[in-house]
Amino acid sequence: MLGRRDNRGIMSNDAPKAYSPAGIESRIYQTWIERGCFHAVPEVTLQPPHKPAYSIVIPPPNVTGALHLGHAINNTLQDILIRRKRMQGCNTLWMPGVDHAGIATQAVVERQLFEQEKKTRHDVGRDELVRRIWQWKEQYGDRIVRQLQLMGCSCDWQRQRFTLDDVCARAVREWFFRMFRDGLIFRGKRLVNWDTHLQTAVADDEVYHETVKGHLWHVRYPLEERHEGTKARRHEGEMQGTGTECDQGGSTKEQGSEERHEGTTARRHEVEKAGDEVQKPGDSLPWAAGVNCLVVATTRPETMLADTAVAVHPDDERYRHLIGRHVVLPLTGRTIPIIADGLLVKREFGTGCVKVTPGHDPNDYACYQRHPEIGIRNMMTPDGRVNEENAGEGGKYAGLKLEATRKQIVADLEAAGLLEKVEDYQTDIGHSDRSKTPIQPYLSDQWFVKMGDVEGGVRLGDGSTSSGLAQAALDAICDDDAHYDGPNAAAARANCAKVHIFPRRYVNTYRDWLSEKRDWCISRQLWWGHRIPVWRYFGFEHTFKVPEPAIQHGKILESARGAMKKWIESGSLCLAYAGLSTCVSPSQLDDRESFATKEQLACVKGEADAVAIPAMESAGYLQDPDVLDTWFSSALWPLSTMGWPGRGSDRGGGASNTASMLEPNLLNVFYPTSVLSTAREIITLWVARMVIAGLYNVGKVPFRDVVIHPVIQDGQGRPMKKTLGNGVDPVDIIDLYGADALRFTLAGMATETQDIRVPVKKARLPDGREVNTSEKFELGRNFCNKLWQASTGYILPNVEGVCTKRHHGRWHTRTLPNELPLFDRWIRTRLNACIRDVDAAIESYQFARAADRVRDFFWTEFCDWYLEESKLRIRGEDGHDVKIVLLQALDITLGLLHPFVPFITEALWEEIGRRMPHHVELVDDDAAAGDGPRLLIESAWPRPCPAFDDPACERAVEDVIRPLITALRQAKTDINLARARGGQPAVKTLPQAVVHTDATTCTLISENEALVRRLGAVDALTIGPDAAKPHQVRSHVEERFQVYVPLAGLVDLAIEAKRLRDELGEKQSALARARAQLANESFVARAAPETVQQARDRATELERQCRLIEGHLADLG
RNA sequence: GGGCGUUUAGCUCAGUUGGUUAGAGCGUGCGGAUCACACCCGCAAGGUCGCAGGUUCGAGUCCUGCAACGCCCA
Repeated sequence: MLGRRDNRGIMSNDAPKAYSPAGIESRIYQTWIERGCFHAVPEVTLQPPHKPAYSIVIPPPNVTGALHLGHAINNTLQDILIRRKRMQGCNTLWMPGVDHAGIATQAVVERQLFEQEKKTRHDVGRDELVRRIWQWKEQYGDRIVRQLQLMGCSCDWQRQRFTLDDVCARAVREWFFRMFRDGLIFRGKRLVNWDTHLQTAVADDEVYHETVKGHLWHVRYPLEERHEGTKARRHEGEMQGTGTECDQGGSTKEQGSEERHEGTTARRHEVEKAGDEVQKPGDSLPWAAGVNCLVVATTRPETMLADTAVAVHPDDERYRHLIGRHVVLPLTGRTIPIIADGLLVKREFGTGCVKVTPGHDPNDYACYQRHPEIGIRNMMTPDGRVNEENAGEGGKYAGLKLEATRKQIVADLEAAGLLEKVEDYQTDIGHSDRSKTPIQPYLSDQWFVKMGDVEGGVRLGDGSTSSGLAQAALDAICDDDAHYDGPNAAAARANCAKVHIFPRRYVNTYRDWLSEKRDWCISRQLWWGHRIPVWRYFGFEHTFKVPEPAIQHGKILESARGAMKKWIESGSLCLAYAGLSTCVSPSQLDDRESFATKEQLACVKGEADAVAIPAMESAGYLQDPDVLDTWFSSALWPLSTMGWPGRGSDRGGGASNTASMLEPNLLNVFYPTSVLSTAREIITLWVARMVIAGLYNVGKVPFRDVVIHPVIQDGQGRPMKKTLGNGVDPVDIIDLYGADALRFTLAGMATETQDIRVPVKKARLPDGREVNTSEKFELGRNFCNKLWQASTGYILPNVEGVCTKRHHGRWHTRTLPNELPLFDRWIRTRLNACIRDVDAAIESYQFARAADRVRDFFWTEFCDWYLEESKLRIRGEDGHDVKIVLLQALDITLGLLHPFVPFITEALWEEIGRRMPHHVELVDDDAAAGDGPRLLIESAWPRPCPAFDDPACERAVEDVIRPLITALRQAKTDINLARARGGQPAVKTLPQAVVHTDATTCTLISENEALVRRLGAVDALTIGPDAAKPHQVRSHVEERFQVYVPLAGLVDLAIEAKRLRDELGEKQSALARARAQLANESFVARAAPETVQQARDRATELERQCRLIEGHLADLG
């Protein structure tokens, strides 16, 4: 299924070359699938052996898309968590699936429709378009699945869900119905981001902003002549914006003296400013802002057709006297009030006067909410033209596109002498992410979920009550520090019913957003998605489906009332009258007049569809045309994928085929899920809403922990985007470097930072395609190669024939003597440390730390030191023990690495098993041991063995053996450097070295003399407490020993003298610092005693070393 | 405008509660075809920890201010 390349025999006789992941990966993945390794069944937890459950739901990728590096890192982390828990013996479920991604998917298919057939969605109709989108989904929808499989993701593919499939649809219907019943869903007018091309509202996150060059037009709005008694009446007339009121009241020329004074001041100010304005010929009276007109500055003059007020700052002395008066809106003849609004108006900006267009600007809309008396107007048709009602005097602008309207209006204003000036101005314009057209703020009917507090509270799924949905989600975050930090944090979280977010700072993001408790607009004017399950009665005149006489309708409606009463009583239908916050009870339905006259919203529960819907539709009810926001179904993802609401909800309604597919135990066992891993940009859109859905529907949060992974950017810190051409396709990286390299590199980048940069460069694939890649992935490739080489090139060939026995545990303790040689003990104590560090890192979601740690262990400690040391003994007397230890260390390392690099570790594990049929070290119980070789994926996660902790051994290797060898290597390098300068050939080995040390250390070094000579590249080694220092040596002073390398005949002594002087200088300055610190009375008095003692010890040791170096310098002459 | 984050070696990043001489990978320099590995091995150079104050015996780490960049929300 995944095969793309040839498979070369792993251990073929040709000389070992670099690790080639091709072939191996597809074969291994096939094996896992065939063995059912990824499939989880709830019964494994419910029945013996009662494995604890561990579950993750995948953040469903957009079905239209291809995976990018962001998905790659996210899914790598999830697979790491899942694979480790699986090895730890958990019943693990990683639930996969994809998202129908409403507008994105519809846009793709619409574009294709237009490109191929030159048709719009209106040409083919709703049903046909939806059919085509399904067709498209069937064709391309599994591309993401294939990509995830190439990456090695161990998802339970038998349980894939799609947010638009029947199981998810049941959940959507159920949630909607419950919230509708509880009065949490309502319909209302709101200003939305309108895409005039796609003719739908789009969410804020689907809008991108672009700075464009525009203009700031300064437009004169003539002040209305002052009339008596204008104020009160005027506002009433404005509400519906008929714009007909021209007050006939008597004029009032005389004002209070105070107001007049202010007016004079303002006038003088403005007249001076306007002094050099060119007046239109024929104007008898010069325009003067604040006197006979107000000048408003606007970037969108065409929206003036829908102005309902002009706002000034309440403290602005230029205009204060005009508050409450009116201006005549040019080109319309309407009269609109001058209001004071300190939030909307910035005095310094423009003229300090702002036209208020609540129907077409979010800020103005907010102003309208503060001043509802000014009214609100909509001047736009859904396709972005001026409507009839607001087309200006004489309907002049009706049907014009907004862009054309702007030109025309500017021209008309200019002709009327009302355009004071035009400035160049840069402005931020929102564009629809999907159609790339400018977004129009647009007033329309939308469906909402009430997020704020409601009277009487909201009843949650567990029977408890919260003041509101947002509040419930706010209260669901855990604040206990002990659950985030410290060794017991993971255990503490396991028993916590709240949500923990990692890194913890993202709790702020979550809270800040939820605290606003803004209602959630859930309707989209799209055809692809879950249709809103509400039917509305459209009244006789709209009931085009039943074109019979009114009397007939009365009968039909009356029979509908009877049927609906029955359905309401059985709980399969909820009816709300528009404007009321609660649904009507069956008895309220007896009020025939209300039923017949009020706008009805009827929500039907899913299983009643077969009966209720045909009946209602024949009675003149129509389903709302809108579909639900994609996030509405995404919010249910942890529930819907587990089959919620389960079979129980199907009682009393129509039959559901889906119900028989449901496993009731899935939800019981795997919900709440253990972890959610996602990107920070959807903490609010998705994470918060999942918490709400979980609490409201079942009373439990959907996940215990949330992990926010960093965002991958290119080398310049820009997000990876198709339009920038800087995106990296994970499949290309797999082709170039292998899936393990991709995963290991990404895991190594998953720190707690918020962004990570991946410098992008071009590369050519074997098939000739040029793709984006990054050198960073060489880290993973190199590591995999190292692992491969060490295993197949050294360990495996050398353990041929080693006798392994089946035994308890994974440590082979019975086959080894109690007292192993130094390096065997050392690698095992280091292995313990590595296991502990990796465990702690993963438990706290520090993936990069875990990956770095295990790499450092394997490469530096295991390969560079233990492997090299083992070469000296592997063919000797204790060779068998060495082989066992090598195998054990490899076992453990493969286990630790498996979650990160599953393919190569499984392949190596298989190799070990092939050579040693009894290789069962990672099987940790006797029962399982009988099954013969198993897969690494199902083997036990390594555990530290306390018996192998050996601090003394670590000190011996790390303070003596390794520094000694390093010192000898440095000496050789320095000597050869000097010889090269003098034109002398390099020496391969040092002829001789002398180590002066105490008796204990002497024994230690003597026991490892062969190692020191080999890795230190020295022919002869003299060791002892009494070892005499030869003349003319290079000397190296360490805490526990000194090394002398005779230089006679090798190199000029002056070089060594200089090196020693430099070293002495450094040590002396370090000593001076230590002494200064100790001389500071405050330090000695206030610092921790251990810190002071450390400083004392340091000073003493430095003094000793300085004396020794001085002596050595003297010896050099 | 509000919130969050980042700023440490040429590059990409670690640095856990303040405490010796701040680490890694890549890159660079030098040496090396040694029988696991040149996707390698050995050695080395390279950092006034963004800037300015402050707290402290002691600050990359804590506090304040500033700057640059980025993200989110308005």
